[in-house]
Amino acid sequence: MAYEREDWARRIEQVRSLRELALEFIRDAIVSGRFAPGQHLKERELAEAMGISTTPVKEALRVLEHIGLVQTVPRRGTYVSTAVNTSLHEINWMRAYLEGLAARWAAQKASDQAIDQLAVQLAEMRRLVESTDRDALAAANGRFHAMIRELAQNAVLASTLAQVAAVERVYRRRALQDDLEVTTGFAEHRGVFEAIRDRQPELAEARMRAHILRTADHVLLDVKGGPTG
Amino acid sequence: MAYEREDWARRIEQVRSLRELALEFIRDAIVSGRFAPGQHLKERELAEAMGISTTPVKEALRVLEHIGLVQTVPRRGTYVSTAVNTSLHEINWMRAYLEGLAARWAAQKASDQAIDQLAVQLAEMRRLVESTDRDALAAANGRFHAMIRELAQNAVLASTLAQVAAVERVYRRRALQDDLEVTTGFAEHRGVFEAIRDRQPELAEARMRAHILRTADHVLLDVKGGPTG
DNA sequence: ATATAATATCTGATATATCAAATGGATTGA
DNA sequence: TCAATCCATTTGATATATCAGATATTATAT
Repeated sequence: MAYEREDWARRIEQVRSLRELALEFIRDAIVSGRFAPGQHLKERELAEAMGISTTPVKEALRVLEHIGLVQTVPRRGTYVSTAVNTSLHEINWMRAYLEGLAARWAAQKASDQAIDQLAVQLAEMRRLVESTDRDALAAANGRFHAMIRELAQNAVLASTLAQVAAVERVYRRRALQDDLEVTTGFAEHRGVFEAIRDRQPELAEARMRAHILRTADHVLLDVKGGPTG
Repeated sequence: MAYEREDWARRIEQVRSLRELALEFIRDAIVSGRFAPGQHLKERELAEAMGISTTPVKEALRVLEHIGLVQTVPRRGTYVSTAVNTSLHEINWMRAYLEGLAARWAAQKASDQAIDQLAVQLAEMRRLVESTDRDALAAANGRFHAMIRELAQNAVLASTLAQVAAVERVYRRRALQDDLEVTTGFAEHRGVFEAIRDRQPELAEARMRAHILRTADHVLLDVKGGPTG
């Protein structure tokens, strides 16, 4: 039985249904700006573009609607949220609050062993800060956040944040073009880690929230300012 | 054009697609316990039970998966979250944080006119506290929270919270069986209102969060304790 | 020329059909 | 008796067909 569970978990990671592919395809197109705000997302068009039928497309659109990237008007269709950048901003505030909550719970619930693993991850991040491989650093940072989400031991929170994080992914790397951002970001990550290690839930929450909000301001200002990346 | 927008908004309220009906049907069945934790939700069975096809059922299940009430294993099917009560608890914490965020923004952004409307709503709630119509009070309370969500002027946050609130709805009325809860709840609502009126975002957020967390503790303890309602 | 009505086309919503994976049971062999 | 294997059935995943509402277009009347 325990074996089967492992098996499932693995399968969830591995098997990519057309529905998931459609979700990724549409979501990335919206976040990256390939699909313009207000654009009418026609089911048949999308399906044809991906070479699949409309059924998985419909399912993906429902999830995107729930995330808030698109709006559906009954009998009229689904449209890219008219203010995607506003939406992204809003989503990021939500992420800051929820990931702060995750940090709080992590500080309360994480085992000493798990905290050791987090320390290892932080050391890896410190190493990458010195290097020039910004993609690797972005991935390691993402992993750090994911580990904290897991430490919170909260399935609903984790899955919600996983979705939100996927939206942010495109932006995150852009932030790391800036050297100051790299060092500031690392210092903040270390601060969050220390609060979790020292079992200070309030502090961990506050630091995590502040970290995400500051990073978002940085990135979104960057985006508004023009094509910097 | 302005006319058309009104029209759309109205339609979103009025037109109930089979997809929405399916969502409500399944969600309420899970929250109320009619569908047991771990139960396999078979698409064809559900569709037949509702007298519709599987297409809208699939869409509803995807949304429920995103909310966190069900889990989907690829090629195996969709199951009611094994720990619905835990999930509800988690969802409520998320709701507390996000609705706190909404209160914060409301305190920052609401127009004086909107605050007057909120005051009217609060007066209506005070009136209902004195009466014995607990259903009406529950509805009025829900409206109060919804108004604050709207005042935050944040589409993504509003839609997320609307979904979350729907999950809570079934529980909320149960809370109001208790007289103490009625008066405590009203006092807390008034506190939130005053913070928003006085333009104190931090205070509004803290009060709203504390209010929701306290109510949830109350209700969920009640549920665990046995059939009190 | 403009407005209105009639019609054709498009598109979302839904239903049904098809395919393949997964499950359960029967059967066979040790 | 138990385990492994094969087959029938179930069921999720996907594709396609159908229906109805919405949009665009054309025709007609004023």
